[in-house]
Formats: sequence, structure tokens, C-alpha cells
Amino acid sequence: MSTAPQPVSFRFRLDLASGVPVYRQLIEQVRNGIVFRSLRPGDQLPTVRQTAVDLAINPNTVVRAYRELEILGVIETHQGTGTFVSSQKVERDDVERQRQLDQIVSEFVARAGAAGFQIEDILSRLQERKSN
Amino acid sequence: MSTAPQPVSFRFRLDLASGVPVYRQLIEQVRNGIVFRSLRPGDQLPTVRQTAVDLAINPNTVVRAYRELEILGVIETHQGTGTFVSSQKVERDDVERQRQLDQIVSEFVARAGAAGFQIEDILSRLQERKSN
DNA sequence: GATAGTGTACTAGTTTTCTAGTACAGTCAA
DNA sequence: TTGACTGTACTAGAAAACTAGTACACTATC
Repeated sequence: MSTAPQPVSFRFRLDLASGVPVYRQLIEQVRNGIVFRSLRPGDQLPTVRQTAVDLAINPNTVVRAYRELEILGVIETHQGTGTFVSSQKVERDDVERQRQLDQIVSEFVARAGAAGFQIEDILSRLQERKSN
Repeated sequence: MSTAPQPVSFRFRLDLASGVPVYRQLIEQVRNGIVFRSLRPGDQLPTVRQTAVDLAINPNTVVRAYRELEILGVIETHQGTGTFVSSQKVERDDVERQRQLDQIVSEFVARAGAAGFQIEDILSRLQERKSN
């Protein structure tokens, strides 16, 4: 190596015993990485090949995860260059974004509600997270 | 009929075009019914057979949905009698419930975060819902 | 006990999901 | 241009998910 442009520090890990599909584990780890700031806009993700070798899986499995994340607008892939965390999530129409947030929240409330939790429970838990 | 014990008013509907598995649509509708109070503790759900006939699906598909809901503690099934919304969700260990809420919130935050929303966005949206 | 209602169990077929093998194509630096 | 890196495309097989057919067992009422 010569210039070592922005070394990739992010690393995947697998839990084969969990029963959760590999590609889904990868997606979740990237998402969490972004939320918890271990991945920042512009950061390069491990390459498809490197990840495949490291985890002893097929490149296509990595591709599948990256593709789904790209559809979500979370990352950007550039053939021949690499895969990167989106520098700025594409700004969408406000109405569309509002609808999207609404849908996520709806589903969430329904799920928590079915488990016997009230909106108050959720709110207080989120407040805690926010202050951390 | 003679006594007509608590007529079942809840009705399922299907969206075959959605691509969402039938049994999962049923689960979601029961969950939402509970959250939005169209289903209350003790209410009887449509019978396995009636639902199967109404929606032109196999009884086992309904059974699958009901079983999953029962595992979640949302409903209770009684062979020969019917299926009912749990009169009182089984009280669990506080620590266990805390963990459960934590997990739901975690997943939610990760998902919303990946879609570009901040905890603040979620909080304000939830506050709105609460006041409605 | 008979009967009509309820949920249950077992089996199986189709579809979808998930992963892999392998060859191809773009990018960049030397 | 060449070579070593990057992501992409096509194909296919195994596993899981999903739904259905059919027969059985429990419950309540008459």
C-alpha cells in the first residue's frame, strides 16, 4: 500500500447460530453503525470481496446487503471504487418524508402496543436514550 | 341462535395484491385492533373456520396467525370454545419487560435512523399521537 | 348421547428466501 | 496498457416460509 486513503475501520461480525440471515445481519450492523456514529457520512465500508473473505461467505451475499442499503439511500456504491456511507441522505419531498416517518411510527406503536406498552413507556425510554 | 353471547363484530380483510403473507396480515389487524380499541380484553375473535370461509383461505392459515398471537400473549385460544383477546396481559418480570421494551426501541431507533430521522423527529411525532 | 360448534394435528406442495459458483465490467495508479 | 483493485450479472440449488387438504379432538347445548 502507498497512500492508504481513509483506512476502513468498520468490521462485520456474524452470529451463525442466531438463525438471522447473513445479509440481514450485515444490514443491521451498518444501520446501527450509522445511528451510533461509528460510521459517518463518506466513510468507506469494507469491500464486497474483503467482507466475503473475512466472513467466509459468498460475495453475492454482501452485494445483496449493500444493494438493499443503497435502495434505502443509506449508502452509495461505485463500481471499481467502493461502497460508502451516503454523504448526505438525499433530501426528499417533505410530504413524502412525513409520510415515511408516520408509517414507521405507526408500525412501531402497533407493535409496542400489542406487547402491552403505552406510548408513555416508549416516550420515557426514548428520552433516556436522547440524554445519553 | 338463542343467547347470542357477545356477537363477534371484528372482521378481517385481505389485500392479496400487497404481497404480505395472509397470516401476517391477520396478526397485524388484531394488533392494530387492540391498540386502537376496536378489540378489547375478553372480546371474541372470528372463529378459525368462519375466517377461513369468509376470506376463502385455509383454516390452518388462520391457526398460524392465532398461534403466533397467543405466543405473544395477545390472545387466548380455548379448544371447543373460541379465541379471545387476553383479558389481562400476563404480568411479566419487570426486568424482562424492561429488556423487551429496550429491544423494541433499539430496533426502532436503528430503523428510523437509517432512514435519516433523528430521535427528535420521532419524539415530536409521538407527542402528537399522544395528544390525539 | 347426539349434534353443531370450536380449535388441533399431520402431511404435503408451491413459492419465496437465502446463499453460493463463476464469469464479467468499471476504476485507478503505475 | 497493464494489473490489481473495485462492484455487477447470471445461474442455480438448498432451505425456509407459506398455504392447503383432510381427519381428529374438545366443548356446550339440547
